[in-house]
Amino acid sequence: MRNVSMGNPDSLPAPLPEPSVEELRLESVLGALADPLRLTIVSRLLLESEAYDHTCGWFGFDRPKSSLTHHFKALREAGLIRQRQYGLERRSRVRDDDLNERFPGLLELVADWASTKLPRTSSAS
Amino acid sequence: MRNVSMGNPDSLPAPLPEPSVEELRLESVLGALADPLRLTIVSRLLLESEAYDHTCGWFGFDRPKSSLTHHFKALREAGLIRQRQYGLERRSRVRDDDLNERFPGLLELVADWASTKLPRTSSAS
DNA sequence: ACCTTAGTTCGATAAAACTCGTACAACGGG
DNA sequence: CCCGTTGTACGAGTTTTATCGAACTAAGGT
Repeated sequence: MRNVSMGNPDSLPAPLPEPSVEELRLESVLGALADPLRLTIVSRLLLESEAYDHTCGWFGFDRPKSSLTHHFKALREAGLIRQRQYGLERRSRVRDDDLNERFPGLLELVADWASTKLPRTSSAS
Repeated sequence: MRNVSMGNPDSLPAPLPEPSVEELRLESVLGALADPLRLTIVSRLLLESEAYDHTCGWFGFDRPKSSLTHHFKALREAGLIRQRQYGLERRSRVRDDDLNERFPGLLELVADWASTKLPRTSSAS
């Protein structure tokens, strides 16, 4: 953990190809979020915001790796996540700045969705 | 225009089958909005909010009627619009109350999208 | 060099969605 | 009662999307 330092903004690996802020299209963004697995990915990235960048494997999904690659790529190409290559691992984070600029309120929707999904508080029906 | 009065809330025809507020699912809502035509439908309904209820034909889309039926049904079944039968016509409105309750901010996104789509102000590049 | 690890790419299959023509149903007017 | 209007239902063709196995690449350790 010395020559790849993931804390130093200067030595960050370049992001994988992604749409620029101006290229973000609402239809595509919504389409990407329309899938439950991808919605889960984004919301978990949002809620685990302390340790922002996570590998595909971190989520612990019980799916073949090629499926995960597919969904992460879909999210990246729609502009929802940014991915950087750290050695072997490809780490993802939500593009909050860009998304909040173009589509303010969108990410809050995703975060709220996660909380309504986990009815942690008892309060029966 | 007497026995169907579309101004009187008491004599409104019952809405066509639609999901209840609790049944609204974000994935489905986003999926419905991921289509450009449907996004246009909702945003135009939002922006023409004075004369709220419109028939399919009002939009002037150059598509076969069966295609329009398909998309309006998709919107209704996802919970985005409410449709009521007025004699021959089936009129649609956005379910703003329900959507604002469950997904606050979502409809603003759609409305904003419409304004970025129509660069009415000159201001070159 | 070899092996492990993280993830990609390709290809096939299968499921879903879009598009649209045709036929049909319902209301309202002459 | 027939006709025009508004929209549905069904079905087919086409395109997307999802899912996953299998082979591959690239980085890092020993």
